Amino acid sequence: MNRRQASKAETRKLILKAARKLLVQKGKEDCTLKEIAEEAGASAASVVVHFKNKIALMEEALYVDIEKTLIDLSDSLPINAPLLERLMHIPKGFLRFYDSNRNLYRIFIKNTILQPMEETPFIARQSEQYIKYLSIMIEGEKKSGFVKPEVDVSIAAASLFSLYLGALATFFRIPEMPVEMITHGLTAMTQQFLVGITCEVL
Amino acid sequence: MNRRQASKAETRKLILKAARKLLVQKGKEDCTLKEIAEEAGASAASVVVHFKNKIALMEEALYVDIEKTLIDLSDSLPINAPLLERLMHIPKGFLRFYDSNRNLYRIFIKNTILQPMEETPFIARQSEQYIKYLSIMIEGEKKSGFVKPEVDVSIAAASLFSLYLGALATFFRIPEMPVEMITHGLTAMTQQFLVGITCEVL
DNA sequence: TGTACATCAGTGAACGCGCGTTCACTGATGTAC
DNA sequence: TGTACATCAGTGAACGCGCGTTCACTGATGTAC
Repeated sequence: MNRRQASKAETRKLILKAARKLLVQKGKEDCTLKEIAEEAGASAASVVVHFKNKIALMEEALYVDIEKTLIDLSDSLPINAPLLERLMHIPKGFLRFYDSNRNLYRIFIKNTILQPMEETPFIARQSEQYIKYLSIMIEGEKKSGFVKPEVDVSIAAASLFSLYLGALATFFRIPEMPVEMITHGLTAMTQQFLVGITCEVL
Repeated sequence: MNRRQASKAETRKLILKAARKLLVQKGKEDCTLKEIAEEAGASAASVVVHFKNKIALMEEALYVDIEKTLIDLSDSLPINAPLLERLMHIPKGFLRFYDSNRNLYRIFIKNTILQPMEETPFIARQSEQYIKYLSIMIEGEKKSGFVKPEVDVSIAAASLFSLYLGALATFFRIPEMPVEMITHGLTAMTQQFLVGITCEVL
């Protein structure tokens, strides 16, 4: 890396840092690109040179904390706990995390989770990681005989991810609902998914 | 209703009609409030008097078709088909419907499904209807002995709705994926949810 | 029923604001020889 | 190693655009008496 490239990367980092600070502090609507540039000690034109638009800047600025959350949660997974508890560990942690700044993360998720994938590479990679994580967990349970051998693991992982998305939607749509109530509901849904709702007489 | 109120309602209807036409034609970003006003034969200021903002106008303008879709699908439900087929009838129909203008409805859903509920009363009511619909279906299956009596119906309905949301997210996030592939995946998830993934030896 | 006033939907024009673009320029850094 | 030129990150200022707000106004309709 050149000195030139290094200084470019440095500016970029400063802008991201400033953006993270101001976004968390004031929310997306109440902080302008100009303010972010000022905080970073750069010009507004420079921000636009580095990031396609405000959303892209936001995605990258907030992604750091989100990735950190995922890593922390992966590391703290209670390996010997029952499957349901293990399945709930990450979503529970994320809901708690998003609860720390519910409105900001609502806007963040809203602008990423339904966007075409190539526009939000960071969140795409993260969802993928989480789904892979779920797959591995279920695959493991297959080996220990707790999960039926004929189960399609990728479908099961997608289902669990969907249940999490559903809980997330409720979480953001009803801002006054306590996070514990959401995780409680998600636990119930996950439990139902594990055992199924129909009688054996299929 | 007064003549005054009637004419107000008429203007409102004209604006909604114009908005629907232009939104479907050009998408949200490519049509301005001014254009919509012009098409409706009203002034831009008048649009703002009637609707809080562009999103609110969009919600109401597009809602008509969505409600119609739900009603049509409810009416055409194959009553005697197996549960899985009945459960898939409405989501399948909606995915097909959204596929007719994938980008427009992506933006529409993005701006409603994670918004605080009171800001999107129309879509809120519609989700509620669909969930109630699911509840009734499951409750019925309980009576006919196909669904376990101990199942919490509202949790099951929320789960099925979540699976649909998950499919919807994939549908919008991967614009090139054909709608049949999405419904196929959703069917697999729903099927798994019905039977469960764990062995009986709980 | 008529009059005099109040109400209110809609208008048109101006404005503020933030995002994003453009452009000519500076000055530091990199490169070819 | 030195020189002469090319490259490029960043600047500052101006601009276009669309959303949303504001305001004084018009003219039709409603209401009180």
